[in-house]
Amino acid sequence: MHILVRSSDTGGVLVWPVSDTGTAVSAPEGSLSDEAFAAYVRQQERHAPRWVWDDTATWYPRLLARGVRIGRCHDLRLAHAILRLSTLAAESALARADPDDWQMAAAGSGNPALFDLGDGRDIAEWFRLQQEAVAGSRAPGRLRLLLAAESAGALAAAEMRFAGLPWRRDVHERLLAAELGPRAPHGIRPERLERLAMRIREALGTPALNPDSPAELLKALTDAGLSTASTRAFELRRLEHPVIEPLLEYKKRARLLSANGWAWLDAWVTAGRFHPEYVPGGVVTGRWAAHGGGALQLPKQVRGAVVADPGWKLVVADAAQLEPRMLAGVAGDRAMADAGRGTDLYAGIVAGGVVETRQQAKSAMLGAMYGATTGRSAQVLPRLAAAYPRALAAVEAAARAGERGESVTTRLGRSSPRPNATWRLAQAHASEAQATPADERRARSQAREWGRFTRNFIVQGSAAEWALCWLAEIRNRLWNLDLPHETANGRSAAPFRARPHLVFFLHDEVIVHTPAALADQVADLVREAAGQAGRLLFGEFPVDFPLSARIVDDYAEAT
DNA sequence: AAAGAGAGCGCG
DNA sequence: AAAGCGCGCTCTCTTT
Repeated sequence: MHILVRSSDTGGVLVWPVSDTGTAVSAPEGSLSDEAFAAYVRQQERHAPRWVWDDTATWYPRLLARGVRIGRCHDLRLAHAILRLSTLAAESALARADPDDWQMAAAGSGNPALFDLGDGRDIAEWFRLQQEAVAGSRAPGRLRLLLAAESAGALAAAEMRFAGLPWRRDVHERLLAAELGPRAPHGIRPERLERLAMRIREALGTPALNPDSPAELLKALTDAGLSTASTRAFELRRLEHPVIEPLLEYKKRARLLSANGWAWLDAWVTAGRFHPEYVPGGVVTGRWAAHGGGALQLPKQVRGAVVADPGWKLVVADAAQLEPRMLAGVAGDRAMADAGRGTDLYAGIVAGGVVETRQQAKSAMLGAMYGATTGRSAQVLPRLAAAYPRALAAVEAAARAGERGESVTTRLGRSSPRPNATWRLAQAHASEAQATPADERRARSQAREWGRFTRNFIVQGSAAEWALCWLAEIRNRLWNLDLPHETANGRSAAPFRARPHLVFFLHDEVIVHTPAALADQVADLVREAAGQAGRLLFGEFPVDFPLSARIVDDYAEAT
């Protein structure tokens, strides 16, 4: 059973049950207040319906705030983005519709007028078209799984934002004081940082230098006789000069101050929790993005401030070498899957005699997935290609398709966007008679660039799908855990306060915050979920997805 | 005063 | 001369 949800013209909420194909089985209930809506949802959850709404990020927080957790949903906006592009559903009415028809819908927001598309089509029609696109596609099972996983991810994202990542302000502040000195007003350098700035100015003989200005700094370095094209730390490390050491120190600490300093703490941490906004589907490949607080870029430096509550633990798990394993699965490469069986995949490649060192195996694999053409990784690539021809053929085919301007598709059916008009024009122009060699060169370079994108897309995008399935499985299993002394009523009243729950997700890594007594059980469940995710994507094809799952008090311990 | 580009660096 | 993929955030500097 599906239950459609939308805003009414009067600002209330309309709900009405529909069949799986999108046909209404009863008339909408009268317009509900937020409170009544939450009560309705809580009551209907006993029948485990799938809630169908435009945008999980606008609907679900309103339920969570009232203590209501749901099991399943269908996020029309996220599904729309997938179905419009998927090559598997290219013949559907949805995919073939004029983009203008969907402009409003795709924009997404809580706007009640959103689905009044002007000619009688509304949210039910939108849902019906999506169901029809899936059912009539070349791989309904895969697309159905993808949409379910994408929507489950959106639920998990809202829940993680609601629950927040445990964050100890005092621990973070101690770290800042040690690295930077006492807190200074915004715009003033803290003491330890200013001292480093002074050492830099002295070493370069430039008393007025602002080391935060790349332009000034580059000029000062050049004037001091240092030859460098940029002020990037990576470049500076290769130079010999008294200024290098304090400069690198300065850069590291200045970064800490600006990205995760006191201002960050004030803005993002309240009541011992960091509440970032995750954006499911925010990356073309299907990975999540994040808004605010840089949730997906938390430096290792500050992870010690992520501390479990007293009596609780963090279960930190990440998938080992996810992307190359994904490639083995996507390509159906048995030899590569065998190399990764129950072990470090890169070590397995070495053990197979393909290359000599783990580092070689790793950079060759990354080179294959990213499209390296020069450097050390490109040198060992031929050996990889000889040992794992199917895997390498898969990424090569994806690259060639991209170079031709075609789209490529992940395991479950997310397709890459086509290159834009400028790109196409440049390609077309390059093959005309009056094209200059420069035109041809530029076109070729852009074609290769797009080819590197599509090459990586099938791997990164399929890995994102695995991760979504993993996350969804963890979410379900956590909710189904039988807790001692818990009544069904208590469970719904406080969705996460007393139960193990997800608090962080980072592409191939999750953190669960759990009562200490349940930590072992949670770690097992997280591992089982990984196995299940692998089976969902690849059936009986024997590719492993081993995890490192650690039970710790703080996040820094796990890395 | 605000918006945008570029540099740089954090994460996978 | 070109250069392995995908992001977000902050700062400086320029443009509007």
